[in-house]
Amino acid sequence: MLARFTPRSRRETRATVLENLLRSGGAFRPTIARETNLTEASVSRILTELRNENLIQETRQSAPYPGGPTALVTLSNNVALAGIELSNSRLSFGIGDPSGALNYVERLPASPHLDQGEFERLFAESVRTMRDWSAHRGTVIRQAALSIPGYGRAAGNPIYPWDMDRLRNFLADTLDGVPVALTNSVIAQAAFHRYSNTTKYPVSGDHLFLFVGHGVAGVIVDESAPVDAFSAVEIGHMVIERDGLPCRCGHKGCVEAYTSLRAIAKIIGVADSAVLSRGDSFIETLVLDQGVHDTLRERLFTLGLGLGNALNLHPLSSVVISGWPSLMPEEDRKAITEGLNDSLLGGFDESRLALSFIAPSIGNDPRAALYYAAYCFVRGGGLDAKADPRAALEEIA
Amino acid sequence: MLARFTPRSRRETRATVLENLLRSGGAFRPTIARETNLTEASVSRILTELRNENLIQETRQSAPYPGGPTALVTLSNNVALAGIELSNSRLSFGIGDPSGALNYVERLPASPHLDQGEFERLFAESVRTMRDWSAHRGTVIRQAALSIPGYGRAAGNPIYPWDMDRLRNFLADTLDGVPVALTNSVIAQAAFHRYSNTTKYPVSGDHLFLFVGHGVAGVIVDESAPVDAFSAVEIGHMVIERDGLPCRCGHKGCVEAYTSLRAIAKIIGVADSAVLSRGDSFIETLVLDQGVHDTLRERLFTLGLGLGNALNLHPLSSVVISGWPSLMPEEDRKAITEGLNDSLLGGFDESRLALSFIAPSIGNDPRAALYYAAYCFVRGGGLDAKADPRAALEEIA
DNA sequence: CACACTAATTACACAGTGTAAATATGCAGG
DNA sequence: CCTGCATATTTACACTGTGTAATTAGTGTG
Repeated sequence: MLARFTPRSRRETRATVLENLLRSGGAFRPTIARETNLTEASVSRILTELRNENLIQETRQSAPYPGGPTALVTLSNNVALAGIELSNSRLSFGIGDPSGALNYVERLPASPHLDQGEFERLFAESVRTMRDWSAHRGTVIRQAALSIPGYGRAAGNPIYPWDMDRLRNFLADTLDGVPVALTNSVIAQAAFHRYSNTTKYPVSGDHLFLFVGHGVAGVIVDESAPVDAFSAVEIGHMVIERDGLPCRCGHKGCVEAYTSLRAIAKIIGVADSAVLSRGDSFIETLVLDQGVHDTLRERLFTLGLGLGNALNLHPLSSVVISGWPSLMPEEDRKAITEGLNDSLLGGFDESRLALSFIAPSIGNDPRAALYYAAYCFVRGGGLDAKADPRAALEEIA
Repeated sequence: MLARFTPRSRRETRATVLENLLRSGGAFRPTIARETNLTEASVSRILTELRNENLIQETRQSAPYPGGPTALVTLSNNVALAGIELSNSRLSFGIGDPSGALNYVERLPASPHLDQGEFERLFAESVRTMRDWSAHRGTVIRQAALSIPGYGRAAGNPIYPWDMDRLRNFLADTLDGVPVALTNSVIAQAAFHRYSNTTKYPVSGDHLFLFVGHGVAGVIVDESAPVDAFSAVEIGHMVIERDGLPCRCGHKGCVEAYTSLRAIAKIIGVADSAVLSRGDSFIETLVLDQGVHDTLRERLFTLGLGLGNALNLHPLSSVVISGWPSLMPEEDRKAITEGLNDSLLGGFDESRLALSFIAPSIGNDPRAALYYAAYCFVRGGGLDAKADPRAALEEIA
């Protein structure tokens, strides 16, 4: 972040500035220049351009120090974005803006066994309603994003075994004209935590965002790139115990088989959905017998073991964990570090690895997809998707 | 590889062209332009520049087709490079050129328990001799590289637990003026296989180079970048069996504990070094009883299991394996795919994952380090290391 | 109200590229 | 040996995007 990256395409520079604004939620020019490694001159040029396109707003603020800056730059909330989330239990649609505000929401129940045809019917109808709503208000949706659990795996999606080309074509047709990004739910989650200002994000710099829910998935957040990059990493199906518990993927001994919400729910004896919906205190509200408690710790240990293996392959110095483990008492979470200690090369060392926990977000759908849409919009420099062929190359699986 | 990357720094463009030449071992201009995504005009400008600096040579060749190109461009063998390799058994020094030719070699026995002081003594003396040799001939070493097993781990090097800052300073002092790159032996191995023209490298495109020797290490070769990037990946210490065999790292059940040369040598009942030195037919020359044979297959299965886990985390569609498994009969190597089938999400599928084997190189030291030096020289655009501050950012761990 | 201090804009020079026109080169056929 | 074809190679020019530094603008303090 020290050196100056001299000539880039305008799109890239715009993306850098826009992304900085998305992340900060609003900033003064000198700060932008510092964080993006651009000169104030460049920032000025870019902002002028963006202002003319109504992508940013400047609100007067009294200067924070003598001679200080006077206008706070924020992303314009005139930019309409659509977020759509498919989860195990529902399909949600929302329209909002880069600040994360949701101005329109529709949520439909959806079966976890939704087939592609049913999905298309549900989707098409809701999109019609959604677009009517936006047409009425005269807003043009600049970017849409759809998040789907398990999306993007090379081997195909084991949860929704759909034809992805058909899906992409369907989306392009249905949302005609509106650029759509398809992504994995975990990536959307990561974007949510990273860009929503409600939660203070506990780290900066490259890190792993680990989400333990129905699946166990990681997202590597690469902040050294000019624009943040999120890439999904398959952790849940790492085989950690030969001939271990059977997993829904068909293998045995996967991390997911031990630590997924489903596995945990079974141990505690409640329904999957109940675990998270009880919020912070799901554990406290249960009268746990010692056996259950020990088993949960054991599962956290397993998670740590898998995480350590993952970190051996992807050396990163900080990890943010979200999902049910974040709801566990701190004392129990230590089992994760014990597991880490047994697999991370050199053992667990607090000074080399920062672990933090962040509460999972419940009932916020489709905010995660909305933030992901904002990220995509910003990543493209706020320009039309097709304008630069390079964009295609940067697409993240 | 389709889009054109517009403005880059001159250094980067030079690096791209030079690296292309290193990889191809010589090419015609139209080919270079195509492969580097540069216009012929740019290639022409860059080559003119490089020719003036004596970094490349053009040899007349009859055109391969009417009106075809007439000059084959190669890296100049006037560029002197030094490769230095530290291995379990010896320390070798060499001077050569980008074609891989070694003009000077010195090899000294070295203990696997070499301490840092002893290393420095040995090193300093040999470097003196080496530099005398080059001074006599009036050659100036443009880039040196030193490869060390286990180098670059965040947790420190378990094999040579040295002070790395001290080592870096020592090298800078001893080789004063000559830029030195320090790297892991596996990365040097990967560079060797990739750039030496003797072996036909079996893949193109991003892939994993897996080396199974004293350790089990992977190198991700990223060819989508303008200049190839090699990054080491720790596979050997993935815990694959809870409470499994003890590993030298202190943990239990690491892949290395099952599949390293040491582990295999013990099973077969020969010395570590004997396994590889017998070359291609080390297995055939042994009268294996069924038990030994089964155990070896079992170990290959374990390797496959670990590799599958690694590929879940780093999705890549081809893997090149080198080391003792490459010497095994094809029939036995299938155990690797069986292991892969049990851990790779979606199972092993020939159409999604290409596995290839490449014989380990024996007694070639310090050629691997020499190729790595060539890579570093080329990566820097053939310019002095300090000229562009950005180079520091691109340093690979 | 002037001053001190920093922000924001803008003119200019520079690096690096692609396009396209101009020039060079080799081969085949007479 | 010469001609013409087919492509390679070089070069002039225009364009993009940047940093530097000079200029202009804005704010709080005494």
